[in-house]
Amino acid sequence: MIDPVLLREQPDVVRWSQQVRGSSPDLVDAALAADVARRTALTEFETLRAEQNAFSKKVGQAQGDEKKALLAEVAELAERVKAANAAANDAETAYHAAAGALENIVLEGVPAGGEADFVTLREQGTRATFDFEPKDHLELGEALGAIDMARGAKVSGSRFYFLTGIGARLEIALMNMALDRALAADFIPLITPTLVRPEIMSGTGFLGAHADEIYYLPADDLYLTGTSEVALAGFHSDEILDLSDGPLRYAGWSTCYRREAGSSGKDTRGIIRVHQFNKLEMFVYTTPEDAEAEHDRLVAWQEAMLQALGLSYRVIDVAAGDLGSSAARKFDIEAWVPTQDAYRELTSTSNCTTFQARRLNTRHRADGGKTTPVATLNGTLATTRWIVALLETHQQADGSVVIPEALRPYLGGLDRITPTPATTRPKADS
RNA sequence: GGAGACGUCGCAUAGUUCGGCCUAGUGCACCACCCUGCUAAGGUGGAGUCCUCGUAAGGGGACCGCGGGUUCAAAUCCCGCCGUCUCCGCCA
Repeated sequence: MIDPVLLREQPDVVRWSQQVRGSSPDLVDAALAADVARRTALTEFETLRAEQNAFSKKVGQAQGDEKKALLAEVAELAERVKAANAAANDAETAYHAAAGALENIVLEGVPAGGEADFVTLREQGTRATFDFEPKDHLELGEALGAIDMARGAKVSGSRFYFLTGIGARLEIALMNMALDRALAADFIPLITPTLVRPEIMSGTGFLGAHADEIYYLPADDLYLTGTSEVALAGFHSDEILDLSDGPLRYAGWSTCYRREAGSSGKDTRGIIRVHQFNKLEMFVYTTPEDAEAEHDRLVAWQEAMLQALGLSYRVIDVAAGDLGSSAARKFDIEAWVPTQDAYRELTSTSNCTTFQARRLNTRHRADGGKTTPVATLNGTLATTRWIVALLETHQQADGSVVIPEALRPYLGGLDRITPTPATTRPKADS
């Protein structure tokens, strides 16, 4: 939900934002009209209600014939109040629908255009080169006894997998390393619910254009979350926060579920794009004034993590048309994946300014003591997918993989993982 | 899954029997001031959230878990939902 005052006073800014996103600027005029209609209806209802309240007071005090006369007089007024109330409610609903269709105001400097129009802010680290034919992450993962796609498919279908042995340990190590780094930066760790109510799912803006990406459990009217961002954003809904000691930072650990409905045929090999994975997500509540600086801090923590893991990456400023409806700006970090000869997204961090908080009614007290919506930001610190870049980047000619130093403490000091003979891998009896 | 109790302005409570003196009382905590004079006590006053009209001063409206209904009028009566607690049942 965008700021209604901004909509009213600077509709051109909203039009511009819709334009650079490639969305319809006509929605702005529809929302403006709905706003006027809503306030007109509201004023009418309130005037009638005030009249009725005054009358009711008199009725309460009156006796006998006088009371009867007043009752007769007020009956018709009551009908009009009821009608006006209904009209005001309808106008309110219509306004919410119209204003809700507007996406967050894009920040100045965000590149216009679609998916391909991102701007690369910087590239870090040298891309891994090999004097042998590098294997892709799945070939490596299978040889290492780390990934088992076949059994994943047998048990749950395509895009499901087992992490086995060192694969399972690798993921836990990554997540723990990320958590330790988050803790060092004073994030509060949270393990979040992964099933949420419809209001929370829609409040975070995930039931819009991407509704078919989301698993839904009709028997319980609950949604499976594709990121802990959903629960983390809902955590402080309907609350007034105290931000006087600085931002509130949370690190949410959860399993994430995604239908990947629109991506059939894409990334079908391995664990790049799967229905279920784990993620450590940073989520920040801060003041609107601090949001852009915090956004940069989130990227810095992400970059430090990738650097510690010895990965080569680039940071991109995602174009307006490729932003989610809640995001005002988004930076993705993409790691170099040697066998794909391409950068692949490992993290994403969005500045949602006050858009998400307005929907979820999360506020703080500004200096004057007035309550005002907070800004929310989110960003990835580790996910299962990182294993792809790790395995491919650090692979050796003999099929072993060197563990980056920063990760070793989380693997009992292990500095290298080596292919396991097929006989020691989990295998079927017959 | 069954039965029951409950949900009130930050916290704790009163109010719901019998709808209107509820503009929701009281205690604690909070803020300002006064008195006192020193890690205390007392006094006075003030405080919530949201929407809306207005340049402003200042009006108006909504909010007693949420949403409907009855009524001239709902914290109070009726219905649905959500949540909490207790007991029973069931249980990877």
